[in-house]
Amino acid sequence: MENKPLNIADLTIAAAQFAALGSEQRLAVLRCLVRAGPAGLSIGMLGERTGITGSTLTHHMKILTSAGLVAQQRQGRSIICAAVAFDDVQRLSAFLLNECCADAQPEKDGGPHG
Amino acid sequence: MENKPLNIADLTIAAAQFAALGSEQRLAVLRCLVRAGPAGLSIGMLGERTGITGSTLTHHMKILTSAGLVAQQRQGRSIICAAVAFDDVQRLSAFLLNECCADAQPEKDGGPHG
DNA sequence: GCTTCATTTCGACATATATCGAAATAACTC
DNA sequence: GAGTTATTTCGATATATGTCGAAATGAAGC
Repeated sequence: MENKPLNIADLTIAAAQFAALGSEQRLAVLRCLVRAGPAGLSIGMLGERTGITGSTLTHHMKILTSAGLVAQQRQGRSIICAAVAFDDVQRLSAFLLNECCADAQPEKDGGPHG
Repeated sequence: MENKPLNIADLTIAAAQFAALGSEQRLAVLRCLVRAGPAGLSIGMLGERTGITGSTLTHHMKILTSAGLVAQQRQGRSIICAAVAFDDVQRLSAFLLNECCADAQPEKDGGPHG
């Protein structure tokens, strides 16, 4: 596996994405969206399904969208949210495996640098 | 497909683990530990490499260990920390892929998404 | 333009997290 | 047991997050 340098920007983005996932409610929201598929769900529906109040939901959605995990799109009076860009998620998943499981595969890392 | 119910406990654990990863500093710590391999690093060394103060580091380590991402073990006067149980991390990674990419695998609906 | 519906912003508050330095604990050496 | 080293706990403080309800905004319909 390539030993990519992983700069500060990467760390910042990864941290933000993990942080966005670090909430039961947001995880529940994301789960609803994933199950809803590409059609997505409106904020209102999301609120009904998760029991989260409107303003609180808006707050969480901001975090999820700014982390790039969810996309929003106006459709009439509603805002439709959908789980997004699996590229990002897969990258995040790969990050986990690379960063946390590097040891699972024999690595020829010489020493501390970076 | 395996449409497992994903109970509250799972969500709670996953959220805690993601939250533990949701910090640049903790990510940096984890990275050090991964690179250090099974031998791990002491708290002191970790502090030197990351520039994080002792007490702050202790704080972060508590979060990482309680999330099950890092294990600590006394060795003489030092506490040796090591990235842990790749099972957990792989499970977390799988969680990401399952929960966030359920739509990515063309099952039978074949719906396009942007 | 007023009304209705859907969402966001605002103001407020409670709780959680991050951070530090100093003091306390634990382990080893003598 | 005193001294040294490594880590944790404690107390303090700053910032961030989660939460709510009410008011404001945006969109559609009359």
